[in-house]
Parts: sequence; C-alpha cells; structure tokens
Amino acid sequence: MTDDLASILSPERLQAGGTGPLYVKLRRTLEEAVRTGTLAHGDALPPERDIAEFAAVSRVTVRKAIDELVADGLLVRRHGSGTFVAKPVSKVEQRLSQLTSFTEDMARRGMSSRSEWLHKGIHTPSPDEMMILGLGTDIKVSRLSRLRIADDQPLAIEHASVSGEFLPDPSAVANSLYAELERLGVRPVRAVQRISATNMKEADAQLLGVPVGQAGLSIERISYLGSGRAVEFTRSLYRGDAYDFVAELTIGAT
Amino acid sequence: MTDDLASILSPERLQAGGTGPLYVKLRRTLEEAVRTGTLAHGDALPPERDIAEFAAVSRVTVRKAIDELVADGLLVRRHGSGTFVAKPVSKVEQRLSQLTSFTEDMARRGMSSRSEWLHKGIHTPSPDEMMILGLGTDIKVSRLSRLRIADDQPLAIEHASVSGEFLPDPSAVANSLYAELERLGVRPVRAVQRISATNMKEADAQLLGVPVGQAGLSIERISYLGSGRAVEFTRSLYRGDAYDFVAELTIGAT
DNA sequence: AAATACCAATTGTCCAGACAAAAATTAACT
DNA sequence: AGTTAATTTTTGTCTGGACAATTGGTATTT
Repeated sequence: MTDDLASILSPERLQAGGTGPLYVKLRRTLEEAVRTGTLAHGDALPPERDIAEFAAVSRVTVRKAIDELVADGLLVRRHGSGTFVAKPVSKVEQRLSQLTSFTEDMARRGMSSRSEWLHKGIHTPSPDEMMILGLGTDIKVSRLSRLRIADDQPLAIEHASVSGEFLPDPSAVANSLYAELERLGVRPVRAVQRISATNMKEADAQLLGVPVGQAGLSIERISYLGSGRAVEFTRSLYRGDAYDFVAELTIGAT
Repeated sequence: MTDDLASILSPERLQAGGTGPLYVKLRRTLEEAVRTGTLAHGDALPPERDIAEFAAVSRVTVRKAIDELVADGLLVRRHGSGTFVAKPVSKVEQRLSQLTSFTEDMARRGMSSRSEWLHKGIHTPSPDEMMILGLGTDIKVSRLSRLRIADDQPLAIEHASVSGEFLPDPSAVANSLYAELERLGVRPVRAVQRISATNMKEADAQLLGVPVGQAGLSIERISYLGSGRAVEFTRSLYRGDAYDFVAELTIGAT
C-alpha cells in the first residue's frame, strides 16, 4: 500500500506527470492517488518529511500541494497527528417552496438531528433588524443562535431575530422556535428566502468543522404573518458540501 | 497614504495587534486597512518585499497573509505587476419559482447581457445524460456550453444537454436555446432545480476570472414537457459573489 | 511614428533548515 | 491496573536567500 504510494511519488513519475510547477504536479499526483483508491478515505498520508524525501522536493513544496488539497476538502490536517484523506459527506436535499423546519426536514430523511444553542438573548435591534422587522427604537429584539447537527455532524449555523413583541422571552424557546411562536399565537404563513454562496470565514468554519474558505450556502429568510407583517429574520450558513436545495419551477408570465 | 500604511505595518503595531501567528496578525492588519479605507478599492499594495521590510518579517510570511486575503477575494494578484485591492461586485438577485431565461433576468435588471459560446456539438450521451433525459443507446445528445456575461463581467458557465430528438442541430442555436426549442415546437412547462454551493476548480475559476476556491452557486436544472418527459439538462456555475437566488415559500402540508 | 529590444520591478516557485505546538507513544511510578 | 511524566512523532510557523516568469516602462532602431 505505502509501497504503491512511494512509487507514485517517485521523482521520475512526478517529473513525467504533466506540466507546470512542482507543487501542482505533486497535488495532481495526490489527487489521483485518492481518486484511484491508492489512498482510501480515512487513510493517513505519509508524514510531510517523508513525502518530501520520496519525491525529492522540499517540505515547503509538499505543504503547498497539501494546502490546496485541504482547501478543496480532499484532505484533513490534524496538528501533531498527521494528514488524512477526508471522508466524503453525503448530500442532503431540501425541498424549497415548502416552509418546513430543519427538524422536520431531517426526520423525513431518516436522519437524527439536534441543535446546540450558541446564544439566546434580548438586544437593541441593529439597523438591519429595524428595517426588516419594522421595529421602532423602543422595541427590543430577541436573538437566538444555534448550531444545527445532523447525524452528529455540524451542518449549519443559524441566527434568528424575532421582534420582542412576538417573542419577549427567548429563553423560553426549548427546541423549536416555530413551536414557541405557535404557542404564543404567532403563525407566519409566508416566507421569502435569499440563497447565495459564500466562502466561510474563520469563525463559522471552525464551528462547522470545515476548512476556512470552503463554500457555504448562505440563506436569509424572512417570515411574514398573513397581514404582511414581518415576524422573523433568520440567517443560516449551511455546509456547501453537505446540503442541497431543490426548487420546483413553473413557467411564469413574462 | 503610503505613510499611513507604513505606520500600520510597523513591527510594534503588528506585535500589539492581537494574538496568534505573525501571518494572521498581518492578515488582520491588511484586512483592517481595506475596511477602514486606508487602502481603497483598486489601490496597489506595496511590493511584498517592502511589506516584509516594514513589518520586519520574511517575505514568505507576507505571502501567506496575502494568500489568504486573495483566497477571500479581498485582494487580487497580478503576476509581474503587483497586488491590488479587489473591486467589490454588486449582487444580482434571481427570483425562483419562475422559469425565466438568463437574458430576461438581466434585461429586467437593466443590465446588458451577452453570451460567448464555448462549445456546440453532438455527442454520444454520458450515463448521466442517458439516465436524466431517458435516452436509448442509439440516440445522440446535443451539448451547448457558454459563458454568461453581464455588464461585461463573466457571471456564469452553463452546460446544456438536449436530446438529439428535440434538438438535432445545436449549431442552429443562435442566442437563446429556449427560442430555438420553441421554434421546433418543444415547450418545457416545468423544471426542477437543485442548488448547492461548491468551491471553484481551476478551469471554471479561470473562465469566470475569480480566484480558485472561491464559492460558486452550482445549479442543475432539468426541464420537462407537459407529458413529463425530460427535455433539457443544464448545469450552471454562478459566481457566488455576484448572484443571489430568491425564493418565495408558502406553508406546506406536513 | 512605430516597432523592437532591453531593463527594472514585481510576483511565482523552490530550497534547506530551525524551532514551536500539539498529539501519540512510551516509560516510570504509585 | 491506572496515572503521571517524559519522549517521540508530526504538523505549524518562520527565516533568508535564490532564481524564474511576467509585466510595464524605457531606450533604441527602423
């Protein structure tokens, strides 16, 4: 096994392996080793120093090649332990045009799901919150942040803001924000979502256990009452490699 | 101006600037310089060697800090020329749950739009295409690839596959695939889209003029006839920093 | 005036080595 | 057996330097 890898990493093979800078050749070689199964998911790579020696390049060059593969999510580094081939993450689909909760979604897919609260509190509204929720200066806003976890894997970070009029006590929310609102007689019937892609910043990446810069799905949702009044404003950041959204479209009048 | 920057980059300031490795401090310092306007959009950074000298660190350390900011899209490198503060890109929204063409979309937003064809051809269908379009082994598939450009900025890459039964001659498509299909009496009435986020690979990033690894919105769409037969299968990759999707949801029966 | 050749500035790649920090392993001790 | 301490292994950070590749401007030539 390691013998295979050593032969693949030989300087001759590397030199033959296409064009471009050394670290690109090395990167491609490692990519191929993973793709062909020479390196299986979960396997440890040889230490950087060994790779450098095998391939007759400097450790800096090895690190640069590995850096890019880590950024791509193909490899995972563990300080003091080693570098490993990442386990692929199965994707999850979410059906759009239907307003369902994360918990319902996961249950329908037969996945266990739970949340960890990161924060619950009452605050003076930010300008964004005032605009979106239509708040005056004298009304506070309840903020709830949590980490969404499916099958023991962090999947999303969610920040919700609700007008204090609708939810005066955020600490009363046990598990489901919607359930608590329902209990208080607040029932949103419509929502608008904005979906975009963004590279993860350090803080979010750390919470979700993915490399900085990995693609994430950013979703902003505003829920409305039947009257048209905005109730809730939620910003979520999903792991791009683990979540899909599915939307069904119909021909619209131009 | 450069004086300001030099003082910010002084070793003392850098040392005082929080915790962590040198290159993180330097990265944060540069980030702040852009945020506060000390470095305006389009400005050139001092040469790496100068920064290294100012800050009393090695050039490798400077490069690592800049590398991360380039990966974030905050800075842009130009080989042989310098490193510059990237211009922010205004976002575009797309309304979901309505089947419109790219051209219509852009026109509605008052943006000029055009396409560059990358490829038009007839091929033996891939397994994916056979599955999705329901093709037999004896039927060819027309493939059309193009670069979508809005206001002279590449915005998306689009690969379309259409069964040869519906579109036997892809070279006949002038501008709008839908228009050509309409002319041939083929009118899809329904479509399903899958939206996900992914980090851009080298080839795509180059076409779109963004750094490798930047977040992109990947959209796969399958269009159906009224009969339920699949007509077209399109994979698009949008610049994540320049495109938003908006969806309107309603409460669904649980 | 235009094309060409040259040169300087700047980023890109690469090296060999050093020490720090974290994790895993081994040894020592209770 | 179990716990603690020391050691080794491995990745993380950083230095100083070298040469290549690209760009942009300058001088030269036509």
